[in-house]
Amino acid sequence: MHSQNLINIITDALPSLNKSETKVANVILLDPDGATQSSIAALAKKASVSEPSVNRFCKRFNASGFPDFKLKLAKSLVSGIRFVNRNVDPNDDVASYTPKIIDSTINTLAAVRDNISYTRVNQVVDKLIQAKRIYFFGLGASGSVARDAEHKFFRFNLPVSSHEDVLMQRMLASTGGAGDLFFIVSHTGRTKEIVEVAEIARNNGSIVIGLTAPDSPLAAMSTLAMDVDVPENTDEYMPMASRIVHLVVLVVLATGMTLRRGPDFLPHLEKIKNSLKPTRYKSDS
Amino acid sequence: MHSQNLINIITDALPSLNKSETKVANVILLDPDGATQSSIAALAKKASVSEPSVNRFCKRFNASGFPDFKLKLAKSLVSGIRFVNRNVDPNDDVASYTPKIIDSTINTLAAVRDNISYTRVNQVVDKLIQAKRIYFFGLGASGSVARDAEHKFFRFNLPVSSHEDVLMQRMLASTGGAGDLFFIVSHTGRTKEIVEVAEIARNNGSIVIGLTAPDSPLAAMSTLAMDVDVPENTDEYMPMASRIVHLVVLVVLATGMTLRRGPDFLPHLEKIKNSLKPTRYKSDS
DNA sequence: CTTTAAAATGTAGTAAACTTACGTAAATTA
DNA sequence: TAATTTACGTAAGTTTACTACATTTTAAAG
Repeated sequence: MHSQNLINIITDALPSLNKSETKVANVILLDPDGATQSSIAALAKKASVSEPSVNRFCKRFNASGFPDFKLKLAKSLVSGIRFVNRNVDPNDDVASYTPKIIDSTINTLAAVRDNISYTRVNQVVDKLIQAKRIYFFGLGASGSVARDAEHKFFRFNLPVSSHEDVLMQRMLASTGGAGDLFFIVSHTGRTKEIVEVAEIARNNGSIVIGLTAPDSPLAAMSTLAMDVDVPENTDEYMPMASRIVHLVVLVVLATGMTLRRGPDFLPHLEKIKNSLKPTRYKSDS
Repeated sequence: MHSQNLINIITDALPSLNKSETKVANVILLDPDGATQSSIAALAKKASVSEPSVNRFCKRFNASGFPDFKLKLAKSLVSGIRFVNRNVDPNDDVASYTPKIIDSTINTLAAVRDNISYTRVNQVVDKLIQAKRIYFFGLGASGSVARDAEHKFFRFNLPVSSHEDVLMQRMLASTGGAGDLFFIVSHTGRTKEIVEVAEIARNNGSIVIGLTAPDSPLAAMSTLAMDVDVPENTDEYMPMASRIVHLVVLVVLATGMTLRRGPDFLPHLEKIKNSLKPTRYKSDS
């Protein structure tokens, strides 16, 4: 599934284009930004086709004409959401793979922004606010996300801990009860161990929040699933962006909590910030 | 400080505009998207000014003319990177703060993409490839980044470990030597403890890579500083994006390493992936 | 309050850019 | 191979935007 980005649309349509349209497409794809700044005549010349061919090309892509097409193309080029969707290639050099990876991350985040359920965020914040105690669980890569969450949430003056060890998780889940919240991070939501932990926690009357994929066993097992749809990355070279998405979602949740706590809570945060000052070299600025 | 978003620039300049320019500005600000689709004549009429006035207005804002202005305006309207730069407000609700946070993260990543030094990435990958052993160090929030890095890099069939404990870090740094690489993560690069660890490691002949702020003590102490400039976030409510940036940079470095290893290395990665399968519930798809 | 200079705005003409209509060539199908 | 469709280009027409210049307005100085 490609984005509605005009450049991607053109790339996708490439095989179905006829000769002169292909020529035009190639010139545009080669230097999209340049294309937005040229006149129809200049572009036609570059592509070795006639001006009307360029015009027809534009109309083919749902533009009213060439200027309108340029406008839409310009929108596709805004820093932030670029080509991407091209996977990292074994022959890529730094200058190729670096922006590809970052762009791909950006695209994923943009998708999350457009799809995340505000209602759900609110509900989860509700639960977090009400919790007497929060445990963050994760295995493998999600373990470090859980760890990071602990760092974020301890600031709320709550008993918070994170655990990456299954046995520890099982024990804690089985000793928990009302007032305890188990926040379980898992990209796939299909790791047996972690789903079992979720089950144990729920059976003991704890709240379980799963930061995971929609429709996964973990989501089903959760009291409330903070589900985010992170497109599986099929590319061998491009590791999953899910960790980053999870981190950002946690920032969102933490912010939600801070706001709920109200302005009286800010001095407390300030105190924590200041407590670190003596450990640092002074900045020269 | 407003962004370079054209709409913001116009809003900011509003007080310094003269009569007809103000008229034009108002019409544009009222319906920017409509403005991108009108001709200079239509816009002039709407604003009750002459066409050259509109043209002069455009040039005042560093456009070469009206079409160029429309192009720039269109770019400002894209949903990819939005207004943002507006901080989270204490009165924000979910629907406000969620996109703000994600957009701000996206903006930060876009800035990193445009500023990161490819040469430096390459140099760091060189060092990583040559290392016989890699240690990832971090304190506090950077600890989970280090942890995450360990997860990424162990796949390279190298002795890799991560440590969040200062004493452990000091001991390892002092026992290290040639062939050892200490990869130290620190947002500020000014935490005394961690700079000292870096110093110890270097004095013992190890390679030190600092994933940190440019011109920081840690960067200075590093053999090679993988420095990224993450704008300090002054907003009380918006936590630092540096962790996310660091994670992405680590993905970039890991990708760089994978590519250097060449295609023969892919089966190894595949093996690791498959090793997790038995731990998961089967997907229904 | 008038005069003068400077700035702001508009008019009109011109050049450039874009689009349309139409005709020819190429490709496809029967 | 002829007929039909599709692709493409030419040339004319239309819109659009820009420039040079004229007029008005505003501000400053006498």
